[in-house]
Amino acid sequence: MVRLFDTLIGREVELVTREPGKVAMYVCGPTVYDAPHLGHGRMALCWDVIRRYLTWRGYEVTYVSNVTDVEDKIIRRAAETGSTEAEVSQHWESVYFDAMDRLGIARPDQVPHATEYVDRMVRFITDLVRRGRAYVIEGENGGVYFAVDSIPDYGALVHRSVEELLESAGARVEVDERKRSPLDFTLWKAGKPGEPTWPSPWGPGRPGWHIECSVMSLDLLDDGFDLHGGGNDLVFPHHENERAQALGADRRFARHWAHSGMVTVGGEGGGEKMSKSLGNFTTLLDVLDRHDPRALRIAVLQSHYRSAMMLGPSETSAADRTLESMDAHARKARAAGVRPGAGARSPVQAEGSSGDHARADTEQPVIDAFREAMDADFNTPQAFAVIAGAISRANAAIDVGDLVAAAALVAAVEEMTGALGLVLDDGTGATASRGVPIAGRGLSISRSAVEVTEVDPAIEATIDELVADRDAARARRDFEASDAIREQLASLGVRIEDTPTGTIWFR
RNA sequence: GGCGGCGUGGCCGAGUGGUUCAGGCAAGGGUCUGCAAAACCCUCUACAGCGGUUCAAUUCCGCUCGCCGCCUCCA
Repeated sequence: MVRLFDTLIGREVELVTREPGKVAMYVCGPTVYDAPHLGHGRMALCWDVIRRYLTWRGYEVTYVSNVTDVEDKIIRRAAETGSTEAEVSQHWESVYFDAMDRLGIARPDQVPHATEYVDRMVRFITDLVRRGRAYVIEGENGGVYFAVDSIPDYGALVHRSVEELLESAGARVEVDERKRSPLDFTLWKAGKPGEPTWPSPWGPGRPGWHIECSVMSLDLLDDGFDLHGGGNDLVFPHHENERAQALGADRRFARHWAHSGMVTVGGEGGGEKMSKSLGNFTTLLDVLDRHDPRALRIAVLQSHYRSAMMLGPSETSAADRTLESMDAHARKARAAGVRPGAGARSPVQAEGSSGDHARADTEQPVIDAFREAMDADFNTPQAFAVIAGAISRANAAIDVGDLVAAAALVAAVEEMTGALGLVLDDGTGATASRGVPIAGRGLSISRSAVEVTEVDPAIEATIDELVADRDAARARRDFEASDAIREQLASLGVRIEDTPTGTIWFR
């Protein structure tokens, strides 16, 4: 039984889906006008992990995540750069997905774009007007507004009453006096010169921000879809308004709401939220150039998805080292001949119980602990601790030669890391940024994610030769020669680990 | 100003009314190794402060202090 913290209810609840065994989820995606930053990366990773875990857990998951490609900032950007809005949004969308691919984020099943849905938004707004849930303001900066008072529980998602919301309304933004309530928000904006517009019953204009998500999520996932997610800075007003619009159309909206925490930056005593407006962001691509993308996934897994997390150089480099030791485990397992899920290729296995038996004894409790942690509101830090413990025990088992126990643990580790979208590199060519198919579904991700490093056979052969030479030198105890070869290898970017079962080299 | 959240050992970060311990990173010691690397073992015994409830609180309640988020576009 999966439990998650439901923002609307305000506590952890059991995930109860519309159809047993299926999860239809919608996660608000980016507005594409600029380079994605670490915050976008963190949120995408959080939701990727949730999606993958639910899939691993046996759910058939439909994952929809939108791209907002009509918006003030895109328009401004286009004007600044002398390009079209479409050019701006297409460019930054491709940058965004490139970064997502490198992070090993599985592509959503559907990526609806606001511009593809304008007709349907117009119809939706027309319907809201007809139902008396929206009204038109004529004149300059006019448009169609949603009447917040027309639905019963506006504010439920932020857990505030309309009265409370009114108290602080206008505290930071000027309120248009023509609105019936200061809380009313735009569904349709009348077009201004030089802006992209679409025809509508209220004249040429463009949709407000919130309406796209209501329309697209209901269109693709239908009434009462299971889970609506996003960053917790979207709770109000964006998600509150999405909900209001759907309820205003007398549609059943999301059954569950969940929100991921922000990335913070800065010094002692807690940082501030990373955001474009504060100018304190680190571009995702910069970080990806400096770190193995898997390290970022590890850093994200080591904090809970709902918590704010600091993600600066010290956090990422700590994650680098964690990753390094996890990869070292994979190399060690390979060198010992332990193959995940295949038992151990060792005489130990022949004399005692079968590999399957060992797995039943050893692996299952680990998997159970992992599932228990993840079922409790996707407690990835705890799940990660289970993985770390299994790795330790597997390494120890290899050290003492208990390859049967090791095999079961190695298999468990692969199972768990796979469920979270993490692939360990055992030095055989799984590359740093290799994409991971979703557990249990074999869903392929975009081609560019599978950056298999091209290997030059000639260089590989040279390295193998050098390693063999070094082993020979060591065998005749000519350590001067062997150390010289090691340095030669180091200059090629190749590192060496001597194990009882032979020398491993890796980059 | 309103609403909400958080404060755990050198750092990051789970968790719990009472027993032995989260975990990661870092540090120190040890084992193994020609060395290196890796690994394993051990050590570093924390829960902001002040009250209260309780046989017992880091865990529940209250207050104080500090930090953060939302109330505007934001992942």
